[in-house]
Amino acid sequence: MPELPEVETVMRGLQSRLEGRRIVCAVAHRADLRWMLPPELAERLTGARVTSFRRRGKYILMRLEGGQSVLLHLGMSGRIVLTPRGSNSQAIVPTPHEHLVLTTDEGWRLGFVDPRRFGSVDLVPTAQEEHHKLLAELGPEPLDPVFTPQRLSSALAGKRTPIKAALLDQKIVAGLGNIYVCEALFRAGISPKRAAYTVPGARAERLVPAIRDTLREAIAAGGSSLRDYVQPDGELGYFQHAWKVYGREGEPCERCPGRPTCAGIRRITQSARSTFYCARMQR
DNA sequence: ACTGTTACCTGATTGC
DNA sequence: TGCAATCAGGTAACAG
Repeated sequence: MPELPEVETVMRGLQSRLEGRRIVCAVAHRADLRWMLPPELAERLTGARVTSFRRRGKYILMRLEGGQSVLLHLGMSGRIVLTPRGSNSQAIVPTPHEHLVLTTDEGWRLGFVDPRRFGSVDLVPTAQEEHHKLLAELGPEPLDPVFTPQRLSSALAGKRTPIKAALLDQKIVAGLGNIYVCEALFRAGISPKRAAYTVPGARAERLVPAIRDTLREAIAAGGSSLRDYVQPDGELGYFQHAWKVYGREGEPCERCPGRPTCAGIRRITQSARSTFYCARMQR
């Protein structure tokens, strides 16, 4: 479930292997992902030198020499698999669900693997990155100083929807998904059911640092638990993390005073997604 | 304009 | 053991 911290970690891994390198070969094996791959994708990538990377929300942007950028979204099940030179998996034959394969001038093979095909890849002129349809309406980066309690408050003003749903809305803040919204609300002591318009003020003052700290800790965990951001199996950027509430239905929450008396973490359904929270600590 | 629901997709898990 | 039903959720399309 790649959310901002996982995407950030994947991006750093790509950076370590691709920045400054030339793509000597690019092959697209299937084009019908969440959005159709541009037909000229492989042709544009082949021979191009990679100049830099950046992340915007859950999107990765890979800039190429010559003014084009590759826009990558991992969707639900997307991952990058790195294989070093000399491995027998350098064969042209793709592994299952490997939709795009790049080979660098240093011999690394980078596979974009996405069984559920909710992810996608697009091309955009570097100068127009921010105007790409998928990026144009994204809200602020939660780790950027512009994401202040005041800014969040004005985005939530008048919204009748639950705060859980509002934080999943990428137009309000970019990069949060189901897991980190649950975790940040727990940290801020705010009920996921609370109407968004009641959050501005003191609660937003708690929520903004809660979101930031949750994301920063997850990025740090990913970076430190992954040597060079690459796991032994070659997979980039995924790591287990000790969630406080997500996936812990029935367990006592760690913050309840006298934990044994905690009623336990509840699981409810909001907008067809699971929400985990502690009803005593989150109001 | 805003809010809530459903579809897309397939591997893993659960139930009988 | 096997097969079907259910679940997972990021995003867009849709309904009201």
